[in-house]
Amino acid sequence: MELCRDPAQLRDLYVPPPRPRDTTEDGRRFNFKVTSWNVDGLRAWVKKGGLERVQADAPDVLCLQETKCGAESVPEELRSLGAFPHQHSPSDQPSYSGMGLLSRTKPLAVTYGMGDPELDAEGRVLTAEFPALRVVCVYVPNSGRGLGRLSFRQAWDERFCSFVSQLDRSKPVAICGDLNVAHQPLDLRNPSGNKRSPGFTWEERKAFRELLGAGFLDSFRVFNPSLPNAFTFWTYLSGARVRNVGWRLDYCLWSQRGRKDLCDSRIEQRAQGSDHCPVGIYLALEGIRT
Amino acid sequence: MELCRDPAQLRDLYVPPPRPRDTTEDGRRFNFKVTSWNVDGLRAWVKKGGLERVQADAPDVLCLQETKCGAESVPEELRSLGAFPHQHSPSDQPSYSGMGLLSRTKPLAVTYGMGDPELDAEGRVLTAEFPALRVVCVYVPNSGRGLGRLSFRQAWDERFCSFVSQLDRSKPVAICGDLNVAHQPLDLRNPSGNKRSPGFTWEERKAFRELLGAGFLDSFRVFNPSLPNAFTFWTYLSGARVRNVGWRLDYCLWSQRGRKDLCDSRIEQRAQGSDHCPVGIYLALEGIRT
DNA sequence: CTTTGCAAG
DNA sequence: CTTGTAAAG
Repeated sequence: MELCRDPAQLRDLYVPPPRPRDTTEDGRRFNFKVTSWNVDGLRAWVKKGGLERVQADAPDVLCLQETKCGAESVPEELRSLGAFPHQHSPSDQPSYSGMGLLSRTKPLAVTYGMGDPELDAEGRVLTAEFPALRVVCVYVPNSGRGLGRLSFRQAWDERFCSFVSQLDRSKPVAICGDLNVAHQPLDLRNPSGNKRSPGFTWEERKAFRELLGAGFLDSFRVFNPSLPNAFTFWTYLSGARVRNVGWRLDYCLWSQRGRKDLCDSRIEQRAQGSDHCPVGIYLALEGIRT
Repeated sequence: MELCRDPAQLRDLYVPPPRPRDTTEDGRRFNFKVTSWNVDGLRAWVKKGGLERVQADAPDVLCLQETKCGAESVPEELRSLGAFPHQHSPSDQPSYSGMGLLSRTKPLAVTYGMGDPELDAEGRVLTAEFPALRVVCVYVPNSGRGLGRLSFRQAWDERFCSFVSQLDRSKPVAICGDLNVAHQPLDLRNPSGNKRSPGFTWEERKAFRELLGAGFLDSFRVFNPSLPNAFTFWTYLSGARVRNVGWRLDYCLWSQRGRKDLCDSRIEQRAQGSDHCPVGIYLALEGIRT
């Protein structure tokens, strides 16, 4: 086996914190793990072995975004898992956007969208309720080339903030998915060159800030407040991933009211199979049998 | 190396005549070879090594059909051959149809189409004139699903017959290309099931018969009048090629007036890289320096 | 660069 | 089944 010849190539690769946390501050071990992955096409992702990776990881809830397929074309490998799959895809264009959620235990309830037919047409929000929390699987709309969809995005962001704020009143919420925004300059390789790029406009960053302000924690930053190069997305163009020229677009937000139950938040940069990598949140919840 | 386990699979594979002919009946050795190949996408064909095969074969004229690319996207490997390339592609839709012709010596003249703007819009006829003959590279229009283009095809066939008849008055003509018709039941695996399939309707077969009647020889049948399974096309669907479930759609027709100069006509079923295989005609012409 | 669907064969 | 494309990211 050959060592990397160019140390510069490795210079900025994110190295996860040496000791992943297993427990809360008061010493309770995690008993609920949510993994989120933008798969960039479910069928291609399964072919590339993404599912095996996820099965080895065995989360309690798995949130998938950009499935790009309707229920009828979900690969057999996923169907045969015998889990409780729930899908949300645009009815007119099932190969665009779309998401899926699997869970080890059957949710108490599953809801689709945010209650606004216009904003819900693209399969971007899926909420599963469990005894101790709700999980919101989300794929925030991209602002598009030339920011052609920025105004739609802004309307969407605002509605989403109200939606999850409402949920948070009754139970803690884990918002897991591709939020399609890099919050801070620290969250992308080239902040100065992307001030008007989709995903780093002040409009999108402000909406994210407001979402946090509504009572949610950016769980990864709770544990790694200033860790650079912790990206979750790399464009396929010009070999961005091997150079770690990326963006942190995927998040697990967690209700501030549940802060004491938060054990860890991780970014799994090694996982291949998509232009995004998975992110995960580790919780120690009351009344979960392990 | 393992022998084929299933002899039934090989049962109907075409085996070329044991001794390819090098000379005319009166003993003159061939000095002019034309190869024709429907490449089903020039760029993919080059990637799959089709060009190497052709270079090893070194024809005097190479006719390619279904190049599916405009002049600007011809692969560098072909450009750098330094030959005399001529192309004919639809201007509005260069990824459809299209053809190219390369020759070892520069043609006296090259013409595009048949002189009818409506029938010539798709890049289906390219004529190169040489001292001793003309070579017509042709890609006859497919009659389409549900025979939706059969009437266009019939108009096209009729015009093409007049066009080549006219050429034949002044010099012998080699009509090389994908004629998109299986002439006789012998020329496809399943004639009974394809009576109304594009490529074996009576309308298309009649037009082919009329083309021969206008003074052209089906050169392959001159030497192999009743050889079965001599196919040049196999659909990519359901592994048709390994079972040799194919059609003879590619031909080298040759002016009856040049009969004495005809040495051989071959179908190269081994050549990979397209759903068609190449066909070639071998001529012994006056005044060709070798 | 890669996914998806599409038209065409 | 494979080619090419376009839209989307």
